Amino acid sequence: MKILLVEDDYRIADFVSKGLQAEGYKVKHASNGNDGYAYARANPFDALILDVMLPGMNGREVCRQLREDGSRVPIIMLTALDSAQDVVSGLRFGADEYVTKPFDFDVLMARLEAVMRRGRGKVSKPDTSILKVDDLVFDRDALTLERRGTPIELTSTEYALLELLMSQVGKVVTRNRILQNVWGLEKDPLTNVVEVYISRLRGKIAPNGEPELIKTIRGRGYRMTAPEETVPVH
Amino acid sequence: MKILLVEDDYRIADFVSKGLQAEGYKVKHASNGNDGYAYARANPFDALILDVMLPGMNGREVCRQLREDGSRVPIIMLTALDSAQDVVSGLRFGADEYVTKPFDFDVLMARLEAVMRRGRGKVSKPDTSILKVDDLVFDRDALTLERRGTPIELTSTEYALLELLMSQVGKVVTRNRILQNVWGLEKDPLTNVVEVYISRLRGKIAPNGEPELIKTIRGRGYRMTAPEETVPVH
DNA sequence: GCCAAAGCTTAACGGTTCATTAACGGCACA
DNA sequence: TGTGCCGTTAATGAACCGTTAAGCTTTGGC
Repeated sequence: MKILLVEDDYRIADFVSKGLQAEGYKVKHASNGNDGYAYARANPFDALILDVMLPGMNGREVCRQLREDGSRVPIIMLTALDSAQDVVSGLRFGADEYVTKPFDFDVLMARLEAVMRRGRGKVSKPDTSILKVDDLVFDRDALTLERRGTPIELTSTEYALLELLMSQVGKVVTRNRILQNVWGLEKDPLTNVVEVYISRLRGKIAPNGEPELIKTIRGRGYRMTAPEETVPVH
Repeated sequence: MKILLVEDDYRIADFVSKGLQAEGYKVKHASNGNDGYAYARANPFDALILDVMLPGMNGREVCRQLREDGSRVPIIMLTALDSAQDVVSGLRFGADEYVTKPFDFDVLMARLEAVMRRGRGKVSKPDTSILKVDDLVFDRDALTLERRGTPIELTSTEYALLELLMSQVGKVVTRNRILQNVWGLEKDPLTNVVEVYISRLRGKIAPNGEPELIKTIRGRGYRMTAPEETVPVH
């Protein structure tokens, strides 16, 4: 699960980041509205935590824009003021929840889980906690994985890698992006970690010679795809 | 995807180039405004990254000129100053986004992807990530290619060549331009690389004797065109 | 129809990238 | 202080892809 945190106060950002990470979330932090918006557009997140007061675009604006772009990602607004005014306008701009500063981390967590669950409840939205590719089923909440009904156990790094690939089905995920998302590295560590983990994953998700789901795109990265996807003829 | 980077600071240029290349982009670098403008006019790019402070024409000027020429290529301006002044004037001259130095590479990437996608969002503009010629469909994001529904696999050089040809449908692409765009060579290597790759491409995109899409223009280069539409007989 | 130039095709080589396996070492837990 | 798990590194081998060259085909001018 990946959360985008848009917050200019570094103490708060740090506090929230650490807390979320301890709960097993991946956190990306942006310190102003413009960056936040750009990130949100360029990468898939499971939820946004959005401060209202921000340099650049403010939180409401970011929220409004994203909704305008058609995004339905769950958004929690952080507002410093408890004024009904703020809350109402926040919701009007498309946020799903609000949390007023100062807040207990617990409260934030509860709201976060609530909006993510709620989002899935809607019929319009598929259950994002379950990722499927071919006959491989990954439940991000339960952290369980199975193929053709038989459970598969992974280590946490393996899960992270698989989640990244599965959340981008059909798209090429570059080596760099993998290093960034799974290992949090900005630079190539000059080792072959990625290959090793891809290899392990492949072995585990195809224990009995099932069709290969992870394709190598030489010089670019990897792509997860269901085999022989029969493309509907238009 | 091809990006034109106009930046006089070689360290920054290098940093950005490498990063973009790692993400699978082709990068052309110009170190002053005049060259940048000339390149942008002469070749098709998917986006421009444009420093404001440049020897020769400055970034704003390049941007303004290009817009005046009718170009709608997405443009990101790099500004050293975070002054609203700079940003505003940048946007006024026709830029789509601005990024203030110093910047995270992530931010730049996010913005870049955002502007390119935004362009497509408009109804007026077709999705540029998908190129179609006849019944050949190329998805530049997913790096997939298919003809009449059957997937075709290419190597990265083949993709680069195909992308160039498809982005110039109906126009003749000279041998020189191919060497420049696909191989990054300014001079003829005195070998027949181009012919070899054209041959391979032809073989792959017409595995079952489908109509020829790549036409040889003797002494000039090649042209990609949809075959003559057979007029239905009534 | 002939010739030269331009383009096409195929095969082989060599370098690079990727896959795989094994071993090491840190950390948690007992 | 051991023990097992897991992430990382290193080494080796395999597959792939770009390049070159050689011979063949097509084209267009005469």
